[in-house]
Amino acid sequence: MSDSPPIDRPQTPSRAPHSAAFSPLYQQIKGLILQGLDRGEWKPGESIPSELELAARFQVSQGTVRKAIDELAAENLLIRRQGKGTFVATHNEAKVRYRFLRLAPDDGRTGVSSSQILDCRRAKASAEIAAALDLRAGDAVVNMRRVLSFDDVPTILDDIWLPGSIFKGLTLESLLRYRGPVYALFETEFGVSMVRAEEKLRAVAATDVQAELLRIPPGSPLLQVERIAYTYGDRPMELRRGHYVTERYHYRNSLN
Amino acid sequence: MSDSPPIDRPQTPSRAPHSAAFSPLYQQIKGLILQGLDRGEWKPGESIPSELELAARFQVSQGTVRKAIDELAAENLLIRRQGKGTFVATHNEAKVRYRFLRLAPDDGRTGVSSSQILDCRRAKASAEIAAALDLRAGDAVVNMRRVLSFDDVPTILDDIWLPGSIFKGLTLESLLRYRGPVYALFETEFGVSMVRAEEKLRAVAATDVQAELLRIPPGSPLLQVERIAYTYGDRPMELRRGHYVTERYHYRNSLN
DNA sequence: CAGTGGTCTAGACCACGTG
DNA sequence: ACGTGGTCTAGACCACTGC
Repeated sequence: MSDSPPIDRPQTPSRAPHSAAFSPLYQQIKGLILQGLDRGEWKPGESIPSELELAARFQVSQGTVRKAIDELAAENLLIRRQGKGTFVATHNEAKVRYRFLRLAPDDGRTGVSSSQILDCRRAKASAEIAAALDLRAGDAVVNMRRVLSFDDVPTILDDIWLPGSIFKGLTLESLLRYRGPVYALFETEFGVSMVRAEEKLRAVAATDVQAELLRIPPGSPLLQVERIAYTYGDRPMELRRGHYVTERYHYRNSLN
Repeated sequence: MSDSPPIDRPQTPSRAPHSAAFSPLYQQIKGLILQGLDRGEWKPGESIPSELELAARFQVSQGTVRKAIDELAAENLLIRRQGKGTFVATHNEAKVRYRFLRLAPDDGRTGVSSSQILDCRRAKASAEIAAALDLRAGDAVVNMRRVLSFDDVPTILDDIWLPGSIFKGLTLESLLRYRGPVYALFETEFGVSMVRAEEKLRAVAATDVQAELLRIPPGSPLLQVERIAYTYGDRPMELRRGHYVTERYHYRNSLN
């Protein structure tokens, strides 16, 4: 990364005053760093160049780079570590393994969790799924189903859809072989970093199939969590419908 | 506000290096501004002094004040408006009226909403409620119940508990007279600003009473939302248990 | 035009992690 | 000792608002 291709920035600020397309310098720098992340110039877990290096490369002051990185760190795309550097966020570290999992036990104790893959197959996207993943109806998707257990109690039934063109090599066998969060697998095997997600929550009654898989009476209340997860550039990369048993666990959320 | 009591800050930085109680200057400034908000020195909706004024008062540079305000703005306690000033956040503005309401219609259309107060009485706190509100069991609380309807469809049944010592004058009559969000009422009538909240979500089956009030079949799935709302200084000021009908509405959430 | 927050710079010093 | 990010300052100029 020691090559320093200076960005195309004229001596006069690269914007016309009063222009509609006006954008502060640090936002432009933020965009350039984002592009680097998207291109995979720096992989999850790795460090990006130091602030001074980036400032030199982009021909701006350290303060401007800092403000760009500040925002990316606030969005959890980067992680600053004083004395060490700035690192690309990853789902591969113990500390942030449950970054997107909001289910917490009612009492404090945190038990062992395990995942059981029930199915993984290729299919054609329905209109609904295509819309969520920004595909066309009939496009290839990967469809998997699994059950997460906490303390050996089945608690979450997940149905997951992924764009087939990107997750080509994802098979039942590779999933069975893998231990750990699927988002970590997506990062290392497919170069897809999940960066942000939107969820829609509902209370529903368990169907017979759901009830059997979760070992609860049919019709029991379940928390349905529909998630669309995005990678860099707000590109949707996963649709997930989860059904949570909330007898001894709850979905926690903070409002500001 | 033109009096400028300079804060007690020695010429040498008010901290010993390597000290355990070390805190950056801007954090100290942030704390001082927070105290001002808590004391009611600036009321919700009003503007606080300009950055230069605060810098002069606290004997620090504008940049340091700016960083303190940046954080308070990121936490939604303050709102910056270029060219106008920095304002104390409020629940009284149309724009942020539903700051803490995460229920959204499945389709885009947003209908009229109305609130029906069912009850409001004084009571003694149970152990559970006392714990949530940082009170002692048996302490006075105000207990109210209401139904929120969207497009004339009953959708949310709320049970609310408030510390009785602070919400003394809150009666059924005053609630019936008032139009608008209760958090706005709390601000203007009781000087209590809700600043942050924690929620725990579950799926439950509707009890007979809930079913009747929400005009749904008994046993229907309901989204239970338990909220503790905090004012400045993380002091809990409200416990609320909501039951949401999620047939045509969903609880939306963003993960980063 | 004056006052506010927003951007950008340059430089000094501190705290942390590693060698 | 060195390099990293973290804090703090001072000053210039820009953009937005309201008089």
